[in-house]
Parts: sequence; C-alpha cells; structure tokens
Amino acid sequence: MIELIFPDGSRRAFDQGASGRDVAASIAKSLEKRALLVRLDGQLLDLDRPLPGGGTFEILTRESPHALEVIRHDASHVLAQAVQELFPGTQVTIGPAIEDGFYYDFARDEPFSLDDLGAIEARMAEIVDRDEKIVREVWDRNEAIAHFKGIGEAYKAEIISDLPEDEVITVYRQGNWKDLCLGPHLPSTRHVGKAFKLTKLAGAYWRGDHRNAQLQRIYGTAWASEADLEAYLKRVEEAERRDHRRIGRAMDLFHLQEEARGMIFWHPKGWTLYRTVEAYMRRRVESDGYVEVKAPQIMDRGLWEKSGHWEKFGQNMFTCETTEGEELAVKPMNCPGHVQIFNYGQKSYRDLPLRMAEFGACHRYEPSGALHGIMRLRAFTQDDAHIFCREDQIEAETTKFVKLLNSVYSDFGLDLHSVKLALRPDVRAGSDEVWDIAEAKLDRAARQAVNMEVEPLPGEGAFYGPKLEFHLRDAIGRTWQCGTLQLDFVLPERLDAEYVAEDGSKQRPVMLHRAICGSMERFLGVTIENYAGAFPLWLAPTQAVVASITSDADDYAREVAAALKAAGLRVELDLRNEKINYKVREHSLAKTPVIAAVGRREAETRALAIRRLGSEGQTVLPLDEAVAALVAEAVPPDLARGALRG
RNA sequence: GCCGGCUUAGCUCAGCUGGUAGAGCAGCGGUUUUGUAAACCGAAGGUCACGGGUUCGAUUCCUGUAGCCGGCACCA
Repeated sequence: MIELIFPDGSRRAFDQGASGRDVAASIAKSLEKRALLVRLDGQLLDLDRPLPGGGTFEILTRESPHALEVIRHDASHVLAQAVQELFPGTQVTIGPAIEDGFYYDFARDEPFSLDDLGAIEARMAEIVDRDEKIVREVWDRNEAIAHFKGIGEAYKAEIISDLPEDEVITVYRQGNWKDLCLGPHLPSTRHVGKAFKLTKLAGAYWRGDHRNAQLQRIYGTAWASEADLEAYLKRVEEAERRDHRRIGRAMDLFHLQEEARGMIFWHPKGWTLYRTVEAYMRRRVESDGYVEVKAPQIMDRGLWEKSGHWEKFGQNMFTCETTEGEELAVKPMNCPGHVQIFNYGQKSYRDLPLRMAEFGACHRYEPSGALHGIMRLRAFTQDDAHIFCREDQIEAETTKFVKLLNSVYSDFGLDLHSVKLALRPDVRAGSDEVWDIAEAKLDRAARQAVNMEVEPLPGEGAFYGPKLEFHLRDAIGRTWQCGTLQLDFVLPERLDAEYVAEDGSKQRPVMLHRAICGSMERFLGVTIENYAGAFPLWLAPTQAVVASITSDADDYAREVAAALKAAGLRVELDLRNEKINYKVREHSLAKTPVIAAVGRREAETRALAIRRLGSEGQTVLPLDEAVAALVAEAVPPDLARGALRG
C-alpha cells in the first residue's frame, strides 16, 4: 500500500501500482476527465504512470501553472511530429518549454520559410484532433541508440550516448511518432489544445556552442486557453508599441546611422533626458559617499596587458597605433584607470572603503549580431564605480550598494525582480582558494542584503571574480539586467594596488566593481519602454507646452512661458497659427506631460488652464499657483525626499 | 560572427505575374484667429539601400555587399 497526502491535508491509502488516474477516478469521474498530470512530492508524473510511492500528492488540471509547462512541452513534441510528417528527412534534436511557450530545434539542409509555419500549424492542429495517446516506454540504452541511429536521428543517438550509464532511457510515443524524452507528458495530444501559435524562425547552435552545427529553431507560444493566448498576443503588441527605438524616433530623442554602428546620435530632447538621469545618479552616489573621477579615454596597450584585459578581450577593443609607434587602446572599461588613481600617492586603511565613481564612456567592438537599438551598443557609458576596501568590509559595502540600487530603481518605477550570482568561469584568473572565498562572501552578502533568493549561475562569472546580477522588472512585466556588483581579488594584485594598514604593513585592497544602471544608454532604453515615453514630470524632456488659442493671447502666453522657465521648468511655447485641438493632439502624441492652453479668458484673469497627459479635463489655476504646483511636482524624487527630511 | 527575414519620399506604408513609382501624415507657400486629440487650398518632394548580371527594357528576376529586424553565439 502507498499513502498519499492530499492538498487539504487528508490522507488515503492506495494499492501498490495505482496510477494518478486511478486516484483521480476514485475521487470523482469528473476529476478523472479533467486530470492531466499528478505531482508527487513536488515531482510531476504522467497520469497513467504507476505511482512509485507515497507522499504529498496533487492532481493537476489544465488550470495549474505546472500543467501549463507540460502543455508547452507537449506542444513542442506536436510541432516536431508535424514537421517530420511534412518534411521527411528532418532530424529532431531538443524542444523544451520556455517562458510563454516552447521551441524545437531541427536539423534540415533546406531552411524553413515563414510560409511553412502556417502549414506546420495546420498539421499540429490535425495531430491535436487525432488525439493520439502519449505513452511512456522504458528502453534499453543500446537498443535506443541503435534505434535512433537506424532511423537517421544522429542527434538523438548522441544525446543518449552522452547520458550517464545508469540513466533510465524513456521514449514517449504519440501515434507512430516517438521521441526520446524525460517527460512527463499529457495523456494524449488532444490536451495540448489549440491555444498555440508558431511565432518565429531562428538559427541556434547544437548544444549552444557556436563551433557546432547550426540548427533551425521554430518558436511557438502556447496557453491553457484561447483567452490566455489572446492576452499574450496583446502583451506582445503592447511591447512593440513601447519599443524604445520607435518611441525614440517619435519623440525625436536620438537616432542611429550606419556610419557609427552601435553608437547614438542624441538629439536635444534625448540628451536632456540623459542629462537629467545622469544628474540624478550623480546626486545619489555623491550622497552615498562616493567620489567622482575621470580617467583617460585612451591608454597604452601595456596597461591593458597588465590588467589581463588584452589577453581576454584584445580582439574586442578599439585600438590604434601612433606614428611614433605607440600602441593604444580605447578603454573598454574603467577599472584600470581607477586603480591608477588609487595608486597615485599613498592610501591608508583610513581611506577605505574608497568609493570611486565615474560616468565612464566605454567602447567595445561588439559582434555585429549583438547590437540592439540603444540596449546593446559599441559606445556606451557606465555609471561605474569601484569600491576599494578590506575583505571584512565587503558585506557591509554590498548591503549599502543594494540599498542604493533598490532606491534608484523604485524612483524610476522599476522593481528589483531577482538576484543572480554568476560563479567562476572555465577561463579565469586567480587561484581556486581565492574563488572559494570570493563566491562565499558575495553569496552571503547578497542574501543578507536582499530579501529574496539568490540564484546561482555556474560558469557565468567574470574572469576576475564572481558577479551579482540584479534583474529588474518594468511596467509590463519584462525583466532586464542592469545592476551588477562584482568582487575582484585579481585586478588589485595585477595592478599593484596597496594601502598602508594600521600596523604599517602594505596590504592589498579588494575591489568591488558595481553599477546600478549598467549602461546609461541601456537604462534609458528601459526607462523609455517602462514609461512608454510618458515620463513623470521630473524626467520629461519637455515638461510643459504653453499653447496659444488665438494670437490675442500671444503676449500673455510669452509671459507664462517665461515664468515657467524662470521657475526652472523645461518649457516650449507654441504660438503657431493652428487650432487648439490641433495643438493639443500634437503635444499629447509627443507625450508632453503638461499642456497649458491660453486664450483671451486666461489672459484677462491671469490664470492657467492646465491639461495633464492622459486626462481629458483641465484645471484652471491662478498663474503663480500653477507655477508653484508644477515646480513642486518637477522636483526629482531624491531631492523631494531630502526636502521632506530638511 | 552564424541562421532567417527586411530595405520604396522626413515618417508610416501601397505598388499582381518585368514597361523608369503612389497614398496619408510631416515639411514648404497661402487662406483661416481658432476653447482642449487632425481647418482648407496649393506646389514640391524618390539614383525604389548600394554594386554586378540576365533582358530591348529591372523597384520587380539572379547574384554580391551593407545596414536594420528576429533568434543563436558573445557580453570584461
């Protein structure tokens, strides 16, 4: 007998060998009909698989989030079956469920075309309608290898060969189509449903390695219901509407052009936004005990060799040779420069922790395929800082940093979504003992600093040390990695950074590399998309437009604009010979937060009729009151907090 | 860098199977003085990304290159 503990806490015993279906049927016929899978001690199992033992037990129906993952996984199998039916000779590889959907990687000499997707979708629907039973089979390892080799599935055979000897080889069969798979799966293809859609074609390397063959990946999205699918497609549309490239063009913020790939031409409005964010960041780090510096843009190759960057990233640096034979490199990062400043003169333990910040303009020769709007560039500016400190100060500095980072994000309407710890990569500097210490320190510090789990990322650290990644979430739920904190025992060693300790001995400081925005450009891209261009008043490049209704009011309009400008607001004056409807529409589309229309009435009463972006009515206020209200609202959030405290 | 797609006026986009291009908006010139999301009229604007080929003739077909887009790889 096995004992199952149900979600309501009740316990019941079942015969050895009972399946999830048996259990569901014993509760209610209707439940058996709706059941797709079961969860035993947290592990998902096929409905018809005999339960291997007792434990906490749950029957999953279509509505369960865990079931959705399996629906997506099964959709990928249905996709693979459809492709193999339509395009014989195509090899299958792997096809997992992913966020919002699934993909499957195929090996086929001829490329799929976008036109094929419709036919494949239709065939998928047909397979769903066939309602093929999905059956789990345990195979002998060698037989499985021979079978997949025999039918020309070299990739599948390779996967099995690479599995550990004692691994149970399971093959799932749906109709006469079979796939090597760990499972679990739905009882039959009908349960995949029709709320799926193939979305895009892409190339992908076998096993994620660019030295391997390139496969063809077909992406799809799949949901428990049509309504969920619709909602998802709406969300995608919304994201497209918010695309920073589109908004950047519409609001005349910046442009990119071929002659400077991966670099931004900031237009006046975009640069105003940039400077506003930069000024804000400058205040935040200054008040958090940082000093700001500026190091040279171009430095001798020798320094980069010494730091170790030349060896690892020399291929990705912009370099030049002078007529006098010097070899120079444009800085791809700021740390070596900061160490030079640290090294100048003598530093005492009393100087630590020394927090050295720079809005550092960096250039990196990124692979052409990596470039993406203003999110991934070849010329970008880091809100960089290096904290030189003792080992025993690492945790306190990490906590301090995380507090600052959280506060900055919330000022931009963003939430910290997750924290990840990237651990030692294969190619790295420093001994394993040093890495052990570094990883442990950062892990502990991060756990203390944030009230959330810290997800380890094996092999993803920087070559000189482990890396904390701070992922944030924007207004429509997308996540971005911006903030980072990296622990570095290596660079101080390589560049001979030292301080004089209390006992007079020379000691090595530890360096913390850290950034909140990451790249200013990327953070601005995220901010643009987060607000969809409708910035809060303190960020808006143009905060208010004074629009005249008739030319009679021109003088008063000028006076109002001058008053707002004198009060420190960014104002535009629109005296064009256009209808007020036209002006309101135009400035609304330009996302100007405040439109002050002035006509004869306002001029006579010395008032201001203010229309706020996104609302239809107007508020009429005496001019000086209106100015005062707008000025108060336009104070950046950090200064507003300061004013409250003061 | 790799795989696939795209590139027509400042912007958004039409242009079937080859006969040197069209709209809306913006811009420009007028008329209109207007009350909260598009007043009216007019003229103008294009080496159809760039190079080569096929053809009597190429925006259209083939090919090469570049950029961009979607992924992959990369991301100090």
